[in-house]
Amino acid sequence: MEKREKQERRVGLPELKNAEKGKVVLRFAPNPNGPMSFGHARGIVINGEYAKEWDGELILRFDDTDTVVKPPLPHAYQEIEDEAAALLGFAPHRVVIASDQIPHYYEHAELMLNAGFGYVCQCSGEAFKVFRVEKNECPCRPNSSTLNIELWNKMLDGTFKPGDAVVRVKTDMTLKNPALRDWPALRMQDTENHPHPRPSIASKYRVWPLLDFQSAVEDHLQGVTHIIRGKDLMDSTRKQTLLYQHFGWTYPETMYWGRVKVHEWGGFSTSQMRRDIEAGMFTGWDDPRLPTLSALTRRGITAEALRAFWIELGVTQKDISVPLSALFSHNTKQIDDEAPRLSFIRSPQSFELHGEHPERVEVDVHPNHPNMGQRVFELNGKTIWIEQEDVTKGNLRLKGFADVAIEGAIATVESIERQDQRPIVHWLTNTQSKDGKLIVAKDGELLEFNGQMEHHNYPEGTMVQLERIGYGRVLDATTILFSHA
RNA sequence: GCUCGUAUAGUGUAGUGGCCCAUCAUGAAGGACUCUCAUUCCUUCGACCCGGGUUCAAAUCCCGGUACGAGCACCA
Repeated sequence: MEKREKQERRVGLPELKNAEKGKVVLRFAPNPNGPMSFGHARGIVINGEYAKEWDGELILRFDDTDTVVKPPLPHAYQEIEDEAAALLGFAPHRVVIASDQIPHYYEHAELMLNAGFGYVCQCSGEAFKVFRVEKNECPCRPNSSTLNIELWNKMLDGTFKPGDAVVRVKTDMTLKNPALRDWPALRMQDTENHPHPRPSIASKYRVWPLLDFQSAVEDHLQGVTHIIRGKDLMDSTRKQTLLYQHFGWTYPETMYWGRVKVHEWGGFSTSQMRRDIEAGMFTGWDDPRLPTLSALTRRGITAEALRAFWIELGVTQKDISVPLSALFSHNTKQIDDEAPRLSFIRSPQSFELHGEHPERVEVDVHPNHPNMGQRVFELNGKTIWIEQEDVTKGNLRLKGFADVAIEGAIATVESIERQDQRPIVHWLTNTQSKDGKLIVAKDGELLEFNGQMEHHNYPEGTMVQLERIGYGRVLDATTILFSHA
């Protein structure tokens, strides 16, 4: 037998099992209780890429079924939808809001109660915990369907109060995995004091499905074929599979990814971020110190870079910790070719320009693309700015202009041509610059560097490269938000 | 405690019994180009958690150990 060709390195995402072109349905299901963070991007990107690859559909589903512990934020729905579309490069094919689907969940709960694979449990959480740990059945378990429906109606009409009763899925109390034993499917919430923030829902329902039940039923209703999510939801898959067996449904194909930590950020929870923003610790969801999607966008991280980043990490179940530089290197590739060069002088020192020199100097806007034009520096004013740190280096080469000798507050032109190996530094003329500001988010702090900003007419949002500093995003004529080196 | 999962260079990733003295990217170091500490290009560095077993052959399969992570909420 001939030696096989050396197997090529697989590129892109791993193969989707049991997938049929044009028939794949995936979903991304965030809770609209706060800003979408960096981590949410993984769900959007991975599911979106698979949908694209298989000509399938991507559903954006809002899992907004908790009004007390994780109350949704009214404006989050639209913001998440917009951000997802921007990140995907296309709009989600369907948008589903769980709180609109409550009647469907009730219907399936009743089906479950009538068929006898679910029951209303009046034990307290603590009491049930004991049964679960000791593998004993709770006294409510053998109740008849008739009684269960009766109790269910007491949940619905408010005879029962939150905490009095829950609906459980009957599995098996002797299951090895304690998490799977008769798990809770629906509970009551005090929507009088904690109304759902969507006006059309508000205090309309007392009984609400829990994630595992809601998600399971909804996936079936929507015809989801593949679920790709964090491995923290592995037991959810197992719970839901048991429910699917009861209903006689087939559970979707599932894939998991592990936990991702970013060196520079550590752990941020959505709830905590939301509290901190509301407490005024940050300027908003897009505060550059935060690991939110909007902050990254504001810093100039492109959708393409985010996509490339998450695709590169793939869908392994390994828990990983990545440096921000991994994301930045993707971003540099995306923006460098189009980023105009600009100078910004930190801690500027002014010098009087002496010696013979031309009246003006022209420098390329982009060294690799002369067709992007020239930056013109008029030297009539004869005052130039140099960074304080550079001044200490002795004689300097002013980039694109001349060799100068530094003495006191005077810079004397020694040669227009480069004559030796003196350090090359960036500089600005008095006439071509004004007071400006560079904002840098570093180690959880927002640092502001004042200095001389080169004149430019770039609109807000333009990604520029500050020579010898790094990339940044234009906020206005005199302010740039530092992105990365 | 019970249950589940994962372990390949600094970081991330490919690899599903012989193509592997292990892929690619990133990083670091050096160099070329360049009047930016940018971009581009070249070179170098660097890894299969440990111990058993199965097999002619193991990064790949099995068992044990260790480490790390997750679930066991009337949160998502």
